[in-house]
Amino acid sequence: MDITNIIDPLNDAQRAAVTAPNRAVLVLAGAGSGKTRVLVHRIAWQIRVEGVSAHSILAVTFTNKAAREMRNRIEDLLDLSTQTMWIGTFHGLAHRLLRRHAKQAKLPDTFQVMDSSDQLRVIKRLVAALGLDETKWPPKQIQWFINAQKDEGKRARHQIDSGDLFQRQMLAVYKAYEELCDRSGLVDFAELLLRAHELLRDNRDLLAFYQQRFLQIHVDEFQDTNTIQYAWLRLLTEGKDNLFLVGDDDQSIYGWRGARVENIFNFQKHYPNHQVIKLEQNYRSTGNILNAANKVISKNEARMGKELWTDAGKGDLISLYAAFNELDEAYFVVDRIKAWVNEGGLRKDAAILYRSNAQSRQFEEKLMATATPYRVYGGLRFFERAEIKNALAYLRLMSNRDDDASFERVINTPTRGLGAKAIEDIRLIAKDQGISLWAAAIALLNQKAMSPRAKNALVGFLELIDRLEGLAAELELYEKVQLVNEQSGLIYLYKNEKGDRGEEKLENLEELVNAARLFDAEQDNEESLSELDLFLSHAALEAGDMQGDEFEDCVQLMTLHSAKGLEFKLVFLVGMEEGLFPSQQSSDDIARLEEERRLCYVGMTRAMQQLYLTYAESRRIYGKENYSRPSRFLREIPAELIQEVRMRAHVSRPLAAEKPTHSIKQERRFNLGQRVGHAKFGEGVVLQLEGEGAQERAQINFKQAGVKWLMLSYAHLDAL
DNA sequence: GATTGCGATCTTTTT
DNA sequence: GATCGCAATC
Repeated sequence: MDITNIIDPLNDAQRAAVTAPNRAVLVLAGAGSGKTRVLVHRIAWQIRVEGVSAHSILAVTFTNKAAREMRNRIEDLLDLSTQTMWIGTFHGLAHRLLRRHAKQAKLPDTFQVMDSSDQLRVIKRLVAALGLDETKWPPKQIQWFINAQKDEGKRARHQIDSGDLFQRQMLAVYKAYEELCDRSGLVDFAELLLRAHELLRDNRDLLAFYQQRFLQIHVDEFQDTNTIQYAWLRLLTEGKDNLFLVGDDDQSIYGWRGARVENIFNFQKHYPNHQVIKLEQNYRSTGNILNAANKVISKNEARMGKELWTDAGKGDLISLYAAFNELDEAYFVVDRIKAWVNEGGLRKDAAILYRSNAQSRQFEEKLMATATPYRVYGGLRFFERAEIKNALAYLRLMSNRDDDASFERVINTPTRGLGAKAIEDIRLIAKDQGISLWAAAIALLNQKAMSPRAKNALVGFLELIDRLEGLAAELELYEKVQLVNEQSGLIYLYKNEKGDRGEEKLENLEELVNAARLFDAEQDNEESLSELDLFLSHAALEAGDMQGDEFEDCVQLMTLHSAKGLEFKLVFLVGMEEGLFPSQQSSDDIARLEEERRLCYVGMTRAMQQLYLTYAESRRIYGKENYSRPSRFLREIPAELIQEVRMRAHVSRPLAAEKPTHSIKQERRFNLGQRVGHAKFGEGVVLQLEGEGAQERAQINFKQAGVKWLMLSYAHLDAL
């Protein structure tokens, strides 16, 4: 058998991991050391050499993207379909288990997955129903509490009453929340994991079945697992040693959302027969970048200890730029990107990494002003958009009338005359009788004299859902979506929305039909579930990766967190100031500070060739001028690895840099009240002017298109 | 039922 | 500073 393609591309440490004897293995894989490769080749090794059936492979990742990549790479390497392997996210696999064994998991067949914004809405409503003051009991905090409990495997009933008023109240909401979810057939993300764990724990026969099926279990990014995820892995590997874990304690940056690096240590206790293999050769960055990153991370106390090295040479020094303020910082970065591009670099090889999303704006403005294409990661994704969630809510109701979250969402969207009063009445009945809102609405119609108007509206709504279900029965999935879009009145609603937001929403609804058309139920459908239910779960579990412009040559802007796992030739780590990075909230707690430091380490190790660090002496934060000291992380980098940059012609004083030499008034091409023409929007009148030079913007009241702000450097306006 | 205005809030994010 | 959610208003 030819296994050269599995073994040959590996270095010694990688090969040791891939070919390790069949027992528990922990691979500590430094940044850029080829951890995905090891995982993929390990699976290939097991199949080709150990004779493990593909059917017996389980591989868990944290993101859908990582799962997809793993599938693709295994298929490429082995020329073998991964169809029969269980490869997915913890949540995706848990979902699959629950679908297969809904009964035993005590869930209705049509249960649906709530995303976090659904969850927050439900909690908000609950807080109101319980008569709690939202300012005293912030729903966000309650949501956080509930999820934290679930991540630790705790139900409301497991808690002992400590007499603490705060805790008692939190538990009361938790309990009410559990009841509502059970009644509605709704499952949040944390619940997927918790329930999947309980399912296996409480059904020994089922557990035995899966223990026998999954002969090899692989986990990516193990340092990010939380308590319940690890417990789930332990159940599946009970009495066996068939775990292959890959992770990096130095890249644990999700402690704040429940990830437990300690799982790495616990693993070593729980699987005494294990083997640890370190991957320390880095194939990504230059020697200087690695040395600097090593030095920074070495300041952390809590770590296993690892030192990256490369045989690729030292490369350039790390550049440090002290900006006058945040505008100057942006100016500098964009200037450097321009130079990079002029020298033949690609924009998409350049990334601007920041600690918090709010920092992206200056960079966006400067990039826009220089007409440099860019792409910002983060923000709303496709399936999270309001119009999409509305359409999905109709579909969910069609599948499951008891889905209260969806019921509430669309009972009056589009408005059909069912206001706060009617909804309040329905809620009251639901609460009294412990039934779903749908059932309560029917009860309300039967028992109480309502105003004829409200009654009509309510009957209309209930009948609409029933009718939609009937009409959809024989249709293809995408036709069902189309049907809902039209008959629900959503299309009509957005068509009449003023401004250009409505048009975008219509396009998104259209895109949803398209997504349904392309949806491939095959891959998930070992279970004989309705295609609609699968599509709806898919929408919740995979909120949709970013927009389609992925292949365009754009400068990449993202937070340090979202940069994990990526690499760029040219990296700017911006906003290196005390209070920002490390963030203020982390600076008084050593554990959190160390997590910030790991974040810094992650950021630095994204860079392949050139790394720029910048900070601003003054920065506007929340509208107020702040003067901060440079980040302590900068001092942790040996001085000999850093070169300080001064801008040449450009003086860092913003007044000199920003203002053109000529007066603003003379430059104005348009005046207030002037009539102008636009190729797309037609004729309009200038209402306001602001900014200057490339940034000049005008607010224009168009006869047809309404009031808009336009960048004059982009919009070609004609004076009329 | 839509529009306006006011105050509170303001890491990080995937599922 | 900007957004968002909620309440008062037309």
